[in-house]
Amino acid sequence: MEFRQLEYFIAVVETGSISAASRKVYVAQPALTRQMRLLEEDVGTQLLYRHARGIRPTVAGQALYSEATRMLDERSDIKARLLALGSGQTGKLSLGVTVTHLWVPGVAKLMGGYRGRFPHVALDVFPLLSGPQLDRLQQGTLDVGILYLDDHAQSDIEARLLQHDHLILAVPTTSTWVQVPPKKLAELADAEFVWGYRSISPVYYDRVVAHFSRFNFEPRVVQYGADNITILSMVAAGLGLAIVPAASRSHPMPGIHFIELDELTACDMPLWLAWRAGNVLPVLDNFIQMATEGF
Amino acid sequence: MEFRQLEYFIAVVETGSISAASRKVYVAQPALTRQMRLLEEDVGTQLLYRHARGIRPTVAGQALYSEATRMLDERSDIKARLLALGSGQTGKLSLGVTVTHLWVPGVAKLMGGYRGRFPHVALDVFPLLSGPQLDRLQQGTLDVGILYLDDHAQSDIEARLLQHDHLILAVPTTSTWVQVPPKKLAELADAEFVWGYRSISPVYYDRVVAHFSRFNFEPRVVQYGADNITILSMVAAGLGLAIVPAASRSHPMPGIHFIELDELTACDMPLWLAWRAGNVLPVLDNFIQMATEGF
DNA sequence: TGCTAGCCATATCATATAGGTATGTTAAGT
DNA sequence: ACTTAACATACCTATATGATATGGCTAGCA
Repeated sequence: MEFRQLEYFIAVVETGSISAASRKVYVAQPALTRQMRLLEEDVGTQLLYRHARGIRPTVAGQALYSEATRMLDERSDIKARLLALGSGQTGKLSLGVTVTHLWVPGVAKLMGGYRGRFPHVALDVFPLLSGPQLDRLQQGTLDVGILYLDDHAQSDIEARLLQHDHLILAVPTTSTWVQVPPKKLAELADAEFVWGYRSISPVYYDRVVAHFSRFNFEPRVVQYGADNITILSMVAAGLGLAIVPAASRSHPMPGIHFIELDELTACDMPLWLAWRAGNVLPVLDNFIQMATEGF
Repeated sequence: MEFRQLEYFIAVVETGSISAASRKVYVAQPALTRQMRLLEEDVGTQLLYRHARGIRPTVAGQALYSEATRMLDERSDIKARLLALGSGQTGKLSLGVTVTHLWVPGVAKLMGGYRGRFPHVALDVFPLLSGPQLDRLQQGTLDVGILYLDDHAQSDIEARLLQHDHLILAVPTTSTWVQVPPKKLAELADAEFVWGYRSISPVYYDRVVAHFSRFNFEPRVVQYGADNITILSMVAAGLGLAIVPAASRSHPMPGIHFIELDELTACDMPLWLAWRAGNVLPVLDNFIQMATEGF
């Protein structure tokens, strides 16, 4: 039982004659006669009554007719589905994003744009810090991540630069720094800081500390916070100052005033799109291409 | 997308390599390589990642793998179902039987035997008199009937003799005829009879009346009944005598005594198995063959 | 009753498709 | 660097499919 035979069989049953079917499918009548005989031999049962006026399907033939149309329809469906999967029109894509950057215009635009362009792809967004993202990328739980990378020379991870970020000083709106903004980090030597744990995002932490050491600056930490939002909340509450990614400006927070410092702006914080090397998901390709075009 | 390609594809995915699959399906590796390429060209999407250690299916390939196994399973199912239909193991058969003969041992044995031998065939039994059976056979509502035929020379009906029946006299057990059974029809000239309407079963009626006329006998009818059971019930109630098919003996009825008369036994009432000419249902073939063997 | 048209079946040839053999290329493991 | 085992390519053979010509059958018609 071959698909070709099923196509011919359907034409034969629908036209009620092998000759008529041969004209319909543009195949010579003897060829159809033979294919029908082969089909019957294959299934081991007579499918057609032949008479001088044409053919009539047997009960088995009637059963095969409906099954055959279904099978051929299914074949088309499968082909369409495979095409959609292969071109990344359908499927699923799990994306990790650092919480800090979820609301950054560029990132939000990328996610929104992708959803709009590929509405049938299930896009799962996981708010994760850079470290966990890397782990999950390597173990395959995550398809792609938006994160900080210390050096993207890691063999099993491919990455593309998304955008550059830098640092910025966050002070409570009630702070005196609002009126008299500092020009140098040195002026903040005695200020009280809210800070993050190194263990939570070592990549970020190490990069920032390395930058500070160039200016012999070490913040006096009076309070630790688990993530950026928490830290900023505490700043707003007046617990201290914080040095955070400039992207934090994207989600305005009452009680916070941001101050640019040249020495902080100088700290380049590149944001990367990263995925497992050799991971050639079509949905991922489209996402990467969109990220490349959009920036 | 051909079934052969799907079979090969499944082997390739399951073994994780084209070479291993080629050993499994006994086809040379280059042939498989080509079929896989043709399959990918046909669906328009890459299905396999090839590397030096073997292959790995793409997401589209994984999707096709499950669909392919399903399709091949379905193909086997269909073939099995067609075989069952073609050999009369499954399907449906509508059978008409005259009410009088539903409980006749030969007929009951035929129906029971068929059900036992072909349990998956839906056997629909319709209690119908001979005339309606013929109508339904011709219009295709009925596949086969057990009935009386006036002459089976009807071109569009084929028939096979099932068994011979004859007539018998039914009298109430309270009747004086029980003690002094009649020998000739002539003795019953003054007796009161329960009889059937001609319109209900003309074939039967005409045959019986024709037989009686040879003996110049005409029953004195005092009561009419719609069917055999009704007639016998009225006999049991003492309303009169009746002349019925000898098959009526099969279902014993209280209050009825049967008397054989040579002149009634002489009336041959052949019971036929009849079906539409050229109606070549496998389930019907089996039924006919069983009827032929069983008698 | 013979004729004709239109159907299916058969025989034979041509062509397209699938399979086989030999060999090349690549990447992982020693 | 060598070996191994995988996939790819080139080329040939075998098989399967389709086309053409033709014959036989049957329903409809004169």
